[in-house]
Amino acid sequence: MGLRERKKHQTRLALIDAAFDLFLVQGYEATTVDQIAAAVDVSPRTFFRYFGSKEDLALDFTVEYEELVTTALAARPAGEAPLAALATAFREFIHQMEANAADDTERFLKHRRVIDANPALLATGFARMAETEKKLTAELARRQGTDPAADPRPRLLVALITSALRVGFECAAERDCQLVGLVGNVTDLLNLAEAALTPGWGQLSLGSSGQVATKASSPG
Amino acid sequence: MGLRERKKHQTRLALIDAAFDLFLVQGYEATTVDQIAAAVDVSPRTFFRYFGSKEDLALDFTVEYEELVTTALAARPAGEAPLAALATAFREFIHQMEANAADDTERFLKHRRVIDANPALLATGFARMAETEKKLTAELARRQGTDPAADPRPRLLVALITSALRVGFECAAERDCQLVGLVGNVTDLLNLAEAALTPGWGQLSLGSSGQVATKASSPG
DNA sequence: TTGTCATCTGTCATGGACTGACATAAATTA
DNA sequence: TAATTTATGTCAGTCCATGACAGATGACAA
Repeated sequence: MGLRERKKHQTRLALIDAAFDLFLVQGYEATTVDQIAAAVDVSPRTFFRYFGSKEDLALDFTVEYEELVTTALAARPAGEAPLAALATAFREFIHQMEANAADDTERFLKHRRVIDANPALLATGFARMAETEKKLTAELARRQGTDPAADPRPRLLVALITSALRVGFECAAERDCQLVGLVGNVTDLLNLAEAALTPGWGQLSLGSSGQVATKASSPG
Repeated sequence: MGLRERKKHQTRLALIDAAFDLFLVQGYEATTVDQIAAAVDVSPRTFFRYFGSKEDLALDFTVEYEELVTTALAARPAGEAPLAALATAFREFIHQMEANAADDTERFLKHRRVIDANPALLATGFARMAETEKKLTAELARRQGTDPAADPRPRLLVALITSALRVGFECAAERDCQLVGLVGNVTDLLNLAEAALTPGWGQLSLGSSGQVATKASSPG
């Protein structure tokens, strides 16, 4: 890696660290891009060459984790039931997150605390998850050989499990957890959701209209 | 109602209609507040006296519906199981939405189309649902006599059902539904989620730590 | 080492979403 | 009609974000 690339990487990290330090002291909203740039002795215009927006910086570290889930699901054996495969994939994701975070626990928790403290940030974070959800849905549909546009079940399953995860993060945030507590809470909620769904999910069937079997319904 | 109040109401509606007409033609992002204000012959500053933000205007009509859910849940008989009560409350919400929308179907669908076309808008919409989710969670916890801070089950249940609704709206948006199709899709997904949860949900129990029973876990 | 090239950065100008302050115009009420 | 309340317009300013251009700096070959 050349000097140029090293410098860029350095500036990037410096911006992130300076930003989160300011976020923790002043709050996310109250911190301006100018302040962050000034703290790193860089022009505000340069800030936007490293990050598309202030939100991008704040949510930067969540991106890598989302990719982990899709690869984890793809690695599950073909015969595994959808719910089991998805739940396992998410558990692996959690383990990966734990392992990565352990490298620099302080920074990880700092980031989580900032995000958890800002509903708007939290919301955008899960909104960006939509892309990942689509990939997971496509993978589940592929495994079952169904059309993801016609069969809402894979999509629903992904949405349900994802929301369980979300609740896990929320609970952990409320309880002001350390890394262990965070992982515990998220895992627990995932297990809870899986336990609730396991008895019913396997029997779910669709009507001929491509909608739910439990009720004759509009073709949409 | 005095002249003053009538005028305000009129201006408010005019802003909404002008805005959505512009949104449909130019897109939400490409439409500026100045354009909306100009279309109604009002200063841009006045726009912000009617709506806190451009997003507020775009999501305005969703607010009234969210209130319906909480009142619908509160009206369910005390003995009803949590899942059944919540599902029924949401079904009543859907019926109410259908009835209200029937008054002015065109405007309703216009609004939905704009929101569905903008991921950011859609995300913010469901993010704002968080407030409603809290109320629903509190009501479910009250019914069960549990502490919402310690027992994550009501919260999880609300999150699961809400996400089913979200998927229903998404499916309807993709299929470019009319009002009937929209209601059908959302109802179907709600039924599907209820069917998936009914067998397992009643048996869900918690461990002594306030976490999930299926696994000994961290106190958080 | 030197000169060329690609790329990073700062500066400047601009636009769009908001907000506070203040004056004016309009409706309400007495 | 006079006094009061309230809505609106104007103005100035902040913050986020982006395009354009020029200068600085690292990469690389001769």
